[in-house]
Amino acid sequence: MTTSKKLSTANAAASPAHKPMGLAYLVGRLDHVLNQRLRDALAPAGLTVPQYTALSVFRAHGSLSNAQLATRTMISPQSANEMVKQMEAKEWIARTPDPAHGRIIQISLTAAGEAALAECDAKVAEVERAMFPELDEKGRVALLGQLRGAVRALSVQGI
Amino acid sequence: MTTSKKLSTANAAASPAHKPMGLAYLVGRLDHVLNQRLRDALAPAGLTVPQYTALSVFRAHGSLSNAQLATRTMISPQSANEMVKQMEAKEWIARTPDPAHGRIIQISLTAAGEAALAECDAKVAEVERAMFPELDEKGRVALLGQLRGAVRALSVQGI
DNA sequence: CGGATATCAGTGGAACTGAAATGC
DNA sequence: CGCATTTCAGTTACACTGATATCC
Repeated sequence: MTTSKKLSTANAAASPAHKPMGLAYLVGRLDHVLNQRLRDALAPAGLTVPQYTALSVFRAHGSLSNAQLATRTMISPQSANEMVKQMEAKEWIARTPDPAHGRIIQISLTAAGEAALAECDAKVAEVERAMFPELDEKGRVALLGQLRGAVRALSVQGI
Repeated sequence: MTTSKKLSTANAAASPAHKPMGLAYLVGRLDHVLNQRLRDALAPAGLTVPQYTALSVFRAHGSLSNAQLATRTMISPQSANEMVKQMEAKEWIARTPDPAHGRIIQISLTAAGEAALAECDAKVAEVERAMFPELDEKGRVALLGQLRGAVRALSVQGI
């Protein structure tokens, strides 16, 4: 319950025409609004947006070490570790030492973690529907592909 | 020069198939990577990403008060004010008291601000091209429209 | 030793809420 | 007075870098 404010489009009528703003600008803008919505949607379940993201990664990839999580989410190992500590405290993930390597600790979802994630999925899906109200399944898949391609393009080629 | 790190896709080959992740997830992910790129692209010019965003808003809308800037960018007036102070210190914007209202202070781009913005536009455009390497003009416009619609949808209907 | 991993510690940018002063 | 605007002050969430210990 952090962001449900007024923020009305009061004087939107004063500037009818769309000003030409770039893709980068719009993606940032969309993320900003989306984050506010997701925070509000996830707060009742006790998750933050980065936590939801990390849990989603574990669900998609199974067991990962902290270092792997860091490279997957493209944040520093220290930042990843901090999130891991939070999520372990909530018992959404379990850390088990790798049998083949004494230093590596494998991390994976617990049943409680999967349940929390499933609970949030519905709320997130609701936000997504609000986000693209007129998008049919075909367009949705196309947009997904474009976004995925963009993430890949930016992740890979710049070192 | 904050984020030019390794972050290689070392073990990407290990998981060939795309796991089904939602639109919200991907938008957040894209923004994360995009922000890193933009930060690196903008740093040489001395701008941060939020500053570039705010300057873009001023260019698109002309003169605005701090309160108007806050509602436009959907952040709190206090947060907006802090950014304004930074940008005034750099002389990218000028604050002139509103002649018709003693409390309101109108803010607008200076020539230096426009120059800084123009200098960054090229770099941002470069990141955008890297982001959507295979997107033609038609697809680009369509995507722009979708993103703009999404921002509107999330901004308006949730109050 | 060198490289990868985990983790303790400190730092910083960018948002937030609270509270106060000012002007219509 | 009520309401909007600005702005001072403190706080928080989330990332970062640096440094250190451990394991292969």
